[in-house]
Amino acid sequence: MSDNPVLVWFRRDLRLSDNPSLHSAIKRSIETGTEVIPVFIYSPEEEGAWTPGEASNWWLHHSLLSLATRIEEKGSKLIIRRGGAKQILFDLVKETGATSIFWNRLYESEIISRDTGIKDALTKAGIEAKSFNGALLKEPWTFKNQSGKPFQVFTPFWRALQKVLEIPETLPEPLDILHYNRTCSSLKVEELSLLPKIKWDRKFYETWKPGEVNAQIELDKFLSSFVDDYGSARDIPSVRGTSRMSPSLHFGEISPGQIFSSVNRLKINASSGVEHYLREIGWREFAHHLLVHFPHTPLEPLRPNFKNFPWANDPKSLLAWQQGKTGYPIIDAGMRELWATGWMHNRVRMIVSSFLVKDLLISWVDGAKWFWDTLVDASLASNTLGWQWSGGCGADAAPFFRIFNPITQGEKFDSNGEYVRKWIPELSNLPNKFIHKPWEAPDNILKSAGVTLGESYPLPIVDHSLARTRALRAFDKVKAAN
DNA sequence: TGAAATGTTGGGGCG
DNA sequence: ACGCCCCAACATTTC
Repeated sequence: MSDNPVLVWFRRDLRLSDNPSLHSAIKRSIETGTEVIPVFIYSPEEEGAWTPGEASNWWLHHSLLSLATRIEEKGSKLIIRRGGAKQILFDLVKETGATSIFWNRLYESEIISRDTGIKDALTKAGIEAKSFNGALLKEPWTFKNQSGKPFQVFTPFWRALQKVLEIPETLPEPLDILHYNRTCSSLKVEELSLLPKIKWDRKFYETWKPGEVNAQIELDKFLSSFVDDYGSARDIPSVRGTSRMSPSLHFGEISPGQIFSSVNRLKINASSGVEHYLREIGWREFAHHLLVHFPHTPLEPLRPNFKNFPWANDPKSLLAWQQGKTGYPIIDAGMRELWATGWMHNRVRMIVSSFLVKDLLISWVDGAKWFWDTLVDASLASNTLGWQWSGGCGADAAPFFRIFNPITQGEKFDSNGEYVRKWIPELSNLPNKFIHKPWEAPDNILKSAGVTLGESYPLPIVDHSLARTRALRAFDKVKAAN
């Protein structure tokens, strides 16, 4: 009476609740008594040029452990394998007699073509292959602007999305998962070697709690206490003012639909804080919209005239930026937070990226690659959008001449220097007046704060005022080519 | 989801 | 009292 098993192929949807592919499989299981086999395949080489970095892999490791445990609590077992996805899926079909494979869609071009190929091959082989939307409020091809083209400006995109969006009914997590009883070999999570060989990840453990259950707890905490002040607190990096949900969203420990419905469930009055926050979820949607419609943008500027931009080849400055040794405290604090925790506050991301692109004239692509390697929330869609925004070469981007002043940004958003002191302890005894510009401090103040510029903390690697003028001159070449 | 340069206004010191 | 200048404060423009 029972049908052949159905495989649920987990990818970046590492949750049991509101998971459409899992939910469909469970539904079938309840109706026909068929077994459900949850599978995770580790195949980083199939992600094209954008192989996940070590910080991202750290998160994946712990998220997989959490998912595996949750699946065991439901009476089943997560099968983990490593290698080419297509081959492994066909192997599993052969081993288990499965006749259906369900998964949730991803949006990177290499992965889209891989998955399309897999779907075709499975269908040709008589296997039912079904994919679902498990990561977005509205998928990029389901709506367009009035002239029938993809959106390139956020505000009309967001308006249109909200218009077509019905607040999603989230799907419940399964009560149990009917276990596949015969043996089916699986790697242990540890055997994927996702954790760093050198133990630089100590701070990650104090900072993050990966996994679906923790994601829900963190979201509830944010929505019930922090979100009211989100509008202003989100700009202060020393304050816990943002949701910090980006890694959980990236790995699908939580869905954007769950965030929307949590807002409803907690009956949060439509304060400006909530509006601002949901708008950020909108930016995540916008990023996916752009990535799907303009798949070349991870490496190429959306605005073609920026191909002529005279970027500097300056490995020394790039290294100083990466290591947080530029001599500008707000920049260095951000870069050190990134290195230590795999994350950087969004306001500071904007400041450091403006500095790389405009003060150092280093290509936004180099910045994107560094963030890709070091962020736990590295997402091709969001990373690309953010860097093209900063580079002035993307959709709805900051105009190139909008050049952040690292001193005034620091004084504005870290006025008491708390963020800088946390990440640059060697400056912690400087008075507020000089915390964002130590080179202006008189010798006696530097001395009593124990700071020796050029030794204990670097002198600025560029003069911002000169760098600003230089950037505007460089931009002239793009304008001329326009 | 900037910053700097330039322009305008108005109060107050001063001859 | 008046015009003149200075300059802070704010507004607008430009990059």
